[in-house]
Amino acid sequence: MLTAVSTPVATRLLTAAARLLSEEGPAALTTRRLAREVGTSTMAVYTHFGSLPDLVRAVIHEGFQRVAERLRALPATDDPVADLFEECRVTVEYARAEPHHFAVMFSGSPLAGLQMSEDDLRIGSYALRIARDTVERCIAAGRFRPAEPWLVTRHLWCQTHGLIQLERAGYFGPTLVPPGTPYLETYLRDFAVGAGDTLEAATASMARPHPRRATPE
Amino acid sequence: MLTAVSTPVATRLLTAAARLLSEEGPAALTTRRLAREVGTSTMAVYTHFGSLPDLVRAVIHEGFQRVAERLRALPATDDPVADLFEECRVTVEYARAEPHHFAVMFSGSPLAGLQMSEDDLRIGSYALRIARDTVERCIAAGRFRPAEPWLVTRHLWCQTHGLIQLERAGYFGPTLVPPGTPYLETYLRDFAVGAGDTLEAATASMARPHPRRATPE
DNA sequence: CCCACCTCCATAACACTGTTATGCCCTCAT
DNA sequence: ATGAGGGCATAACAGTGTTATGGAGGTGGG
Repeated sequence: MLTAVSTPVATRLLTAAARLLSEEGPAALTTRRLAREVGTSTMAVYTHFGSLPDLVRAVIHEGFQRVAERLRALPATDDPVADLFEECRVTVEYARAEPHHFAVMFSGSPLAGLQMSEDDLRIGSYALRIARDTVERCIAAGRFRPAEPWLVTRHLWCQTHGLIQLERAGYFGPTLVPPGTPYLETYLRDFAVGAGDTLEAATASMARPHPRRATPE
Repeated sequence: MLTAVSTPVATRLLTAAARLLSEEGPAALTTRRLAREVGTSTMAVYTHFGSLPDLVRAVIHEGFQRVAERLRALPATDDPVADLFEECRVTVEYARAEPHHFAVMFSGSPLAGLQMSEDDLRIGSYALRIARDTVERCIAAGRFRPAEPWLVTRHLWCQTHGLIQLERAGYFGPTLVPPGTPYLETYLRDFAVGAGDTLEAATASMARPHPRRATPE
């Protein structure tokens, strides 16, 4: 039983699961709770999804799609480095807004015994294609030194996910990091410098006045 | 009920928990399984630790200590950048050797409802002090541009944890990344460049023949 | 020496979990 | 109208964390 479920009960289960995950965390994702929320019985989960982990998998796929949509909605300007910064900011903002969602999407930690398949991984890294294209533009523009774009993109991905994870765990809390520290901006700028950009150009791209994103909806 | 438990049953519980976590993953960490493993009843968990999450917390603290020990065992050479690289490599190697352990230590994902306290976070970031000192040496040596050492250290921490997490989730598997790609080395080198080092110096520090670590045991 | 006490744990229960077998109901096609 | 089948309600099973209870076993005081 994969995805592509569209009967009304199945979609209601999906939205209820997303809401519960978002509002009360993974502990609220139980079959009985879902059934009560939707007004059905636990069997609905099994007829429509096969198991609870499979339902969670569907929720995850939806999350991937949502992030990819937000990234696709960003306009490409003539400053690819600034565009790359903006893409990272959007990702981090999504992760901060939906911490549980994001945690389940990427934790790899077996919530309810779920583990990602090869296909899941491919879907999960699909949003990376967008960043990869931007990285390629950075290289073509001479801002980044010539390199394999995927390799550079994955480096940024590591940095972004590490930041999100450590933020969520609390390691950037106010008692550990002085409040107001623009660490995300610093790390993005330094990443660009590490990829080949000059400190001045990277700083300028960071300070660039709002390459405001086209609102998705 | 905090840590500092030393009665024989408690330590046997701890070692059994660490072994189960290491060998069979977090799903094996149940009170009944632990009791069976140690030859006692589930009540032992509660008299000695208070709850299962508290036992897991103790396991986590032990993991933190072990990583810090390995880092402290590294000798300081006259190339602080190479030393920093080595510290990262040791951390990544530990994470690869004990993936479940590391995942629980930093996932922040509420395994069995555990969530880190302020003290836990302080303990967790204690190993960072070692890296921070090395970063300071990099700045003092003129390899890194002047900056707040903690800020730079946390950047490296983000990058390292993101890589570990995505590796564990499978995003660096052979079907996604060409096998043999030295991505960790590339990312460390680019990080140094982003922190102010020159590409040539960073490459040289990376290629430096084994600043072999003093074996801890 | 004996008795009180007190810590540690074995037993059993409670409320929960995911999952499955069974069977009913309702719909839809023939 | 009647058979067929999908979708779900009910109830059960095996497992979970946790707690109350009570019984051993050692320890200290009289």
